[in-house]
Amino acid sequence: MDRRTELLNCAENVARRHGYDGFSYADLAKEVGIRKASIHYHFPSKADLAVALIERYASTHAEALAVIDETSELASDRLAAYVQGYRKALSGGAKICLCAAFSVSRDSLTDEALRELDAFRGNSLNWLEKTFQLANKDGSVSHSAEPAEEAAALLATVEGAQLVARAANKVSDFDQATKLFLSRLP
Amino acid sequence: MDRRTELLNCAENVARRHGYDGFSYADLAKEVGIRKASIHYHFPSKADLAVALIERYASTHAEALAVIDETSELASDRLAAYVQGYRKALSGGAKICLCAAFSVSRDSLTDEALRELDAFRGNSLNWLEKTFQLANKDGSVSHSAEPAEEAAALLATVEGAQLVARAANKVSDFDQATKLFLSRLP
DNA sequence: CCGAGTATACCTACTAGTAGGTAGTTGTCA
DNA sequence: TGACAACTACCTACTAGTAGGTATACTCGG
Repeated sequence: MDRRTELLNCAENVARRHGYDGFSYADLAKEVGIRKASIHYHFPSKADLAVALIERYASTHAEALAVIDETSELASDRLAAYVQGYRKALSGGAKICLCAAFSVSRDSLTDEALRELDAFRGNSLNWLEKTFQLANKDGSVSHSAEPAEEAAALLATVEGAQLVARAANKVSDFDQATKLFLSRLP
Repeated sequence: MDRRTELLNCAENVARRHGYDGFSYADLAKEVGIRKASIHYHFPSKADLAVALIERYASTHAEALAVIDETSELASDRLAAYVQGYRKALSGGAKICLCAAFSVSRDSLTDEALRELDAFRGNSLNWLEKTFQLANKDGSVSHSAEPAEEAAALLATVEGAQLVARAANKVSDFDQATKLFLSRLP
């Protein structure tokens, strides 16, 4: 693995645990095993790192959604996989979605980072809306309502479920919070 | 208003905007108009401030829930008021719930602060569960399911809705995310 | 004159970021 | 093929500024 990727992995990990204002170049340097100054070679400023982090996160996320679409036919299966993805990302209650972690530190981010964050959220909502439209056709989700509303509600629910589970450091809180939605699936 | 209260107000405001790791005694000092060192007279350490902040937040929240119970009879009216409370707390997309803001910085908090945070969340869930039990009796919430599941789901939804709205700095994103739930009320 | 509250003046540890330099690799051209 | 230039990836040593926190001195109302 090249150093840049290693740094991104490390930064994503620690950012999702402590938030944007909760990690420093010194933390990364210690973890990766190079000097703090050397990180500036790969990411001149922390703002550059933040942008790279969100960009990579967004593309990984988009790929994951594409894989779900390839793997599952039914809207219900796709949505179950979506929720399961957020559950797995929790890492036992230790990490939350990068998007959630960065949203709290919104005012520390540059405009570019905020744009990337916005794009990420937009893509998620588009996929969800598309999937709830499918649900209205294939009937796999019980009493499915307006796709755009369902999409926004589910995004909020999984992000909130992660936050609550992170607060308690317990995955079971995520499960409890998502149970109601999952009970609408067959 | 006494200085301690003034400091708590200021700290709550900035903590809900930037998170626990996103504000400093220097910020508070500047805002309140006393020197940084003088804040240590009121709150010897930042950990003490954090605990005081959560304690006050929890009791204010509990009072607000009691007022809702006094004001409204129907479960649906109570839940609508609950969601509206979180909407108002958003302050136009600038702030989130203190509990959400602190959850991200979980590892920076002391055990005492974490216990207080846990208690706060517990009280919220209790009230919601109790209210969903009422809903099952008075029938004011359509297809109401298991109260504990409904409670966890709604808490996650409003917290997630705040987070999403904060990311975009738009209250309308909160409204969109809570629309689905509110449509179950008369 | 006591003490609550604030101030000055400091501390150590850490923040992001910069300056200047150095091995080792890679590309290019006579 | 050898020589020289350029580049990559790191280093040590530093900057200015901020973090939370402390010791001690002042001030002013009861």
